[in-house]
Amino acid sequence: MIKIIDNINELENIIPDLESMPLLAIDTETTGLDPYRSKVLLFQIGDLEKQFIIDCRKVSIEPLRKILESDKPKVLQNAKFDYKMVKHSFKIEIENMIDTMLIEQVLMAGKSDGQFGLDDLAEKYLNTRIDKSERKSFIDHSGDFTESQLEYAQNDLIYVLRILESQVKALVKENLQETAKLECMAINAFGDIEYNGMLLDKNKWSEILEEEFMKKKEAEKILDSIFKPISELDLFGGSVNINYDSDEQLKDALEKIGIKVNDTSKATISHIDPKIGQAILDYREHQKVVSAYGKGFLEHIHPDTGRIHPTFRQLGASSGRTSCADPNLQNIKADSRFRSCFIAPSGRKLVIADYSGCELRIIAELSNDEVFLETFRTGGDLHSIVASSIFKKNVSKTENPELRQKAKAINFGLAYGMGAQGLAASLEIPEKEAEELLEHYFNSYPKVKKYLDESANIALKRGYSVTIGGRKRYYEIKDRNDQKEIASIIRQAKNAPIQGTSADMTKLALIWIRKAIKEKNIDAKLVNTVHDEIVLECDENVAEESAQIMRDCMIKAGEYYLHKLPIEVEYAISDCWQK
DNA sequence: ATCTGTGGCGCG
DNA sequence: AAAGCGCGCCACAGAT
Repeated sequence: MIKIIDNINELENIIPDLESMPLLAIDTETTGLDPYRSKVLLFQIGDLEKQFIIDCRKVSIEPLRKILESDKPKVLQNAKFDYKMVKHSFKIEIENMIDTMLIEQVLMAGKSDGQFGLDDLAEKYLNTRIDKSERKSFIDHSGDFTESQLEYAQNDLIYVLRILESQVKALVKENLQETAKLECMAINAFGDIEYNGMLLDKNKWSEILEEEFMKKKEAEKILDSIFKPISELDLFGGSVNINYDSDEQLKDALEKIGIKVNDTSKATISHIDPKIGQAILDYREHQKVVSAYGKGFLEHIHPDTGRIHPTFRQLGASSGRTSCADPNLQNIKADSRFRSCFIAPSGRKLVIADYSGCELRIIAELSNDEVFLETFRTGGDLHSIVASSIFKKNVSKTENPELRQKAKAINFGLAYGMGAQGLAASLEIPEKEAEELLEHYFNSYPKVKKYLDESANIALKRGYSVTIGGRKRYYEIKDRNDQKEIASIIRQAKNAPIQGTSADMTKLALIWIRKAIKEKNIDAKLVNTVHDEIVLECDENVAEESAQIMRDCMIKAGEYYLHKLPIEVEYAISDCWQK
């Protein structure tokens, strides 16, 4: 018979036991997944020898506050979930968490057979099959718990502890302890961001959507007039029955008016008859916005908070970047009309801070290219300098800006392993010309080329790439003779250390920003992050101070990884998500 | 009716 | 399968 703690005396009695344990496992059973609406039913805590189950319907875990907020390490599976639940229900922020799910993602980055559920990990590391069906039994549960429910709750603690033991050995073997530590320390920041959410000006958003809907209709009318001659009209005469969202139907329709295309991508469509092409692209643009930001998007506004609480996958990308969903706040149109709808409540401000030229600085650091390094050291404009040297003309943001734009495309394309064909397409120049440009580029910056090539070679040899912070991204090479596969991995491998180091930096900055605002007890909270950007919401009276904290933390985090050049952070204090 | 894969496109 | 890296979302189309 498993004992359940349901009064404050018993709870206080276990504290000495917990204090003597060097590592605690924690788990919760809740009525659902929404921290604002679901209740914590059970809170389990303990080590391999002793586990305690607390009935949170009968007793608050307040007496455990000191232990939970302390530096004592606590291991959980999918820690961010329990963190948010406990944060909301008990106003306690669990600190120094270790997450077996995140560690597994660190160990498996890039591998296709990664499985991250507790049941998967138990099978992999403990050779144990666990029945997760019991978990569902807690949804909307009331009354006494069954023996099997309690057993399930107790066992989870033992599983995570034993899984962690095995994982730590793997981390040491792969030299991934630092990355695992970074990820685990960042859990709280991502938990906070999700919990805090962002406020959206719903009325303004809806107005823009309405405008977009009208523009879509207008574009549709123009398309109808173009395709009317070849269209079968519907029975009641009038509307053209082509679905412009269907690439097949669009291709057929174009063929009937004498335009043959292999695909309907923007690149292809922009080269057909400009009047028709423009009409299609206009339609697409507005259709995209209406569908992406319409009803489905607004349904993400939480009924209790009135805010949008997305879900971050802290290791959503094999590079080490985070991804974001439901909704994705990392791909909101940069067009200020949309971002400016994300606002600070009255009396508050948003501080938006981002790393300037983050990835190019990382390339400079890793390649040791003197021009790149010197440009960043002296605060010059790398795109202009690159443009001047490969086009042999004076270029700045004002002089020959179109050449600067081209150089920018080259600079970024390069970091992704772009070839002449891709460059030709993106600059709309003949392939021959693109080849020459690339040659000029690499002649001017031989160390950049050398670095990128070496980066790819090492990855192919070892089977993984490494960031400056030691994060690994693995490659599964199926057939070393498959040129296409190898070429693809080469491009991934050129990019991985760059993108991954940038992710390392931003995550470290998030950790330090959260720590700083907490220690200084400033009325500020993290609300979003977009790869090289961090957004914070704060009381207007501490906006300037918060901005300085963000800037300092971001620069320090950058300098933690990059030693050969300065880090620059730009920030804005605003009423909305706009610089 | 629900699923999975694909094309297209939004962001960094 | 892959001629530019990393994501998520929508609509479509074909399958179940």
